[in-house]
Amino acid sequence: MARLSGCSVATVSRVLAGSRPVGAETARRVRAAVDSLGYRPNHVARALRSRSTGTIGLVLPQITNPFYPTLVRELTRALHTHDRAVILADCDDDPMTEAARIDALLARQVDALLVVPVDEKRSVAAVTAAAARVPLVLLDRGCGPGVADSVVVDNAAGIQLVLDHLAAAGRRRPCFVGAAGTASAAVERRAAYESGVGALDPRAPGRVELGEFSVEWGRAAVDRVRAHRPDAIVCANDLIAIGALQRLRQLGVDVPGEIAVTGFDDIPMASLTDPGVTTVRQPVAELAAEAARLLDRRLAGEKAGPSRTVRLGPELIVRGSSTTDCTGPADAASGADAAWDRKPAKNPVS
Amino acid sequence: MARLSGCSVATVSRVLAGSRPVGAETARRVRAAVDSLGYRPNHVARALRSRSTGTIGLVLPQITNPFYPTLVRELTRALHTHDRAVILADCDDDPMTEAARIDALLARQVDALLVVPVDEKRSVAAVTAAAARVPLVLLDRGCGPGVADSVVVDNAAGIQLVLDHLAAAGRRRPCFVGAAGTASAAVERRAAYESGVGALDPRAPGRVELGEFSVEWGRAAVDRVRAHRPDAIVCANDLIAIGALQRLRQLGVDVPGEIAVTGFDDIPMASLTDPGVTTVRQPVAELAAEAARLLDRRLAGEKAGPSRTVRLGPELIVRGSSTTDCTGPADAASGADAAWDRKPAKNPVS
DNA sequence: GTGAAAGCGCTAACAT
DNA sequence: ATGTTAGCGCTTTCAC
Repeated sequence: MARLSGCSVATVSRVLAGSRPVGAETARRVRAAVDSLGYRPNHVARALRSRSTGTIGLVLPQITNPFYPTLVRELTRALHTHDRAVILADCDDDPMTEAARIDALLARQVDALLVVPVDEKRSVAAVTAAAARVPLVLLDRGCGPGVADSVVVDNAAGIQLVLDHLAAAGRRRPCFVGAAGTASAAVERRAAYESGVGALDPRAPGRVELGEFSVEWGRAAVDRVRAHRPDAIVCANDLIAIGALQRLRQLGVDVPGEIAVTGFDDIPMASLTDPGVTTVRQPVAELAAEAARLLDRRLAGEKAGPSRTVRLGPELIVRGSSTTDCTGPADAASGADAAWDRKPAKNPVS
Repeated sequence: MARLSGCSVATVSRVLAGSRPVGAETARRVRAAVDSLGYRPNHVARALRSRSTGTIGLVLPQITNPFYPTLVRELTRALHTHDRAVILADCDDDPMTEAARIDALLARQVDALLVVPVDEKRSVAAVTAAAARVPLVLLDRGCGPGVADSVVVDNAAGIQLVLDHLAAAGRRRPCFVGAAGTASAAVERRAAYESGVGALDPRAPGRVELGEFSVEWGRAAVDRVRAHRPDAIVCANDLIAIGALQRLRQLGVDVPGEIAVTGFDDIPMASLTDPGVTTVRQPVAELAAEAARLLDRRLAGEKAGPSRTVRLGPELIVRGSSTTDCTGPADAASGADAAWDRKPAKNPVS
């Protein structure tokens, strides 16, 4: 390789890595040699020497949660432009597994970690330990204050958007169906409901049912909240909302006439139900882009420094489940297009 | 490390890798030293020396297609038990991008490649080239004969299950809504419909509309096929079926009374619509397990040998979109549980 | 059964 | 601007 181009291996390395200035003519000869021999530099050897593998570990609670595929796509896209590869780890929603996966990734010398923590509390130990070894960015969910850089959506603002919308639509007896546990989305969304809904109805903060982030719980929760005779069900995410919608239809309850239903996340499915789910869209592309930016800063040498938190503003997507202004399949139709191939929107808040 | 255990680095290596017999007492001392120093072997150095990174490249057409997340979960789970990591690459459904991603993975010295090819024809070149460098297993979609090991679902058998079901339910004027292009699922499912439906109605093979694998096309296709006055719409996948269901509801057509609708894949969403979509479930867990097995065989040294194809048998999932026997939300409910956290079923065919 | 030593393929110092 | 040299952390001959 070096022989064919008539120079030293070091020069070849410099041409390929662009790490130092190289003579124009020499560079040309090297590149010619590279092409003619079909030479492929060995990433592993490079990684060993330069102590950087160019790989990022992505740790997700559960890839089957419909919110993550889009995030994964955006993240891989963003990281790929910097020639980084993504090793994916699924945690099966279990903090133990999460700790094991993080460990395995560190053993593989990933340059950095992108973690959507399973649980706000039970993930702290593993995340903190990992953050001490490599740059680590928390994504979408928090994990205690100051543990690491993080980029999250403003859950409180999202719930407030929903409450304002319901108020404007004349709803007066809302209730909340959320998730128990200490995942940050569960906690923040519930807290935001409780503190914001008082303006609508002083009794509303008490009308809260907690289960899990699933369609099944959404169905079950409907039977629990009906005792409150609500005219709106604010759900902590879209899966719950979809379950609620199913059960309400089964009971013959008119949505949105009798009861409005709202979700959170804007997963693709949310636009495909009938009526479509009014929901809070997380700016997934921005989430990914910000995470990539934070990572780059840390990888570019800014090792120390206090941890940064970027909080992105959500967007309300109004569909048929909360208003007759746009109910019916026609809306479901146009909504679906947007959700299936969504273009980035600009709305960072901080 | 070697010093603390009072032996040489070679011995330490042998204990950790178990590559050669080592004295019992020595081994004990080494392990004690490992624990006390919290020593973590460096995968990169190991990979450089042993020419095996323990990473597998997983190349997907589009992670946002709701069929893949489950596959990814099962695959990472299966591979993790052999201590392999998965580098994920998304191709944005584009053969060029696919070729680039495959190249990048090879440059990173992945031990093997798992590829769900974007296109049966336009992916052949990149896949063939890659298969010459590392073990490669094609997954879920074919890519020309003899190119590489592959594990696929029997699309023809799946469509036949649907046709038999429709025949038994008394449907006599079926039509087909499929996808154009040369993706193997598109081609095989259409061919199976055309060759199998003749028994039901000699005219039926001609009632075929081709678009793409999307909800939007499902909606549009309904308007095209209504001219045929069908009593059943066989869709090439669930997204199309969901779109068809939406449009039919919008038009006020009774499903399944007037028209039955069927899908393919059994994505989670298929059980959440109302009525639920009768569909053909792909045995995702088996797909993943078989792929992992084929990979292991090749990685275990069986480099040569003819390429193997494993064809798995699909399963018909009957829901409300094709029969009144189980229509309504009650069924949607039980169906949903199964789809969201599905246990492996045993049904390999070949 | 164990140790010494030679690299895997590359890049970072240092020298020129 | 380029060449020389050392060595990243491990595994693996080859001796003993």
